[in-house]
Amino acid sequence: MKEKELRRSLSVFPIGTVMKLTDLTARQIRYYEEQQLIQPQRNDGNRRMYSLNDIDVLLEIKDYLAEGINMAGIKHIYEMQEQEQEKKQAALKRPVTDEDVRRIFHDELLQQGRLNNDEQGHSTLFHTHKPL
DNA sequence: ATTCTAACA
DNA sequence: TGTTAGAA
Repeated sequence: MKEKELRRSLSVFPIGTVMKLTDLTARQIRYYEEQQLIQPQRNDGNRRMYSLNDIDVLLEIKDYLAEGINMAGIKHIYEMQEQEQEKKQAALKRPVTDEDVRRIFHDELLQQGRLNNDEQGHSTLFHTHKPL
């Protein structure tokens, strides 16, 4: 089932189409590329060509933004997803130790909270209101 | 007609 | 982020 992923990776849409599909401005789309969140291909005329995967990411970014997550936070999310895939491939060769399980669980709980803080070190604490 | 880069009353 | 100028 690799053929499908291959097609989703084909860069076939010009930015105008992506704008309509995502309801994002060209400025925003290019900016997110600058932030390394997508890496559209370029055609012969130096025009950006986007894949379905690129569009999916753009749509996700829009959702994250709507949820109040800033660029720094969104970058972290994708950085983490990359790291998680590296883990899954490492886990394929090396049996999972219980220390691994601890770390994975820990990161997962963190992932839900860290997102509302920016890099400048806010203290936007979100408390799990436990009644005393 | 579309998209690109660079820049900012 | 918006917008705009000048080029491709």
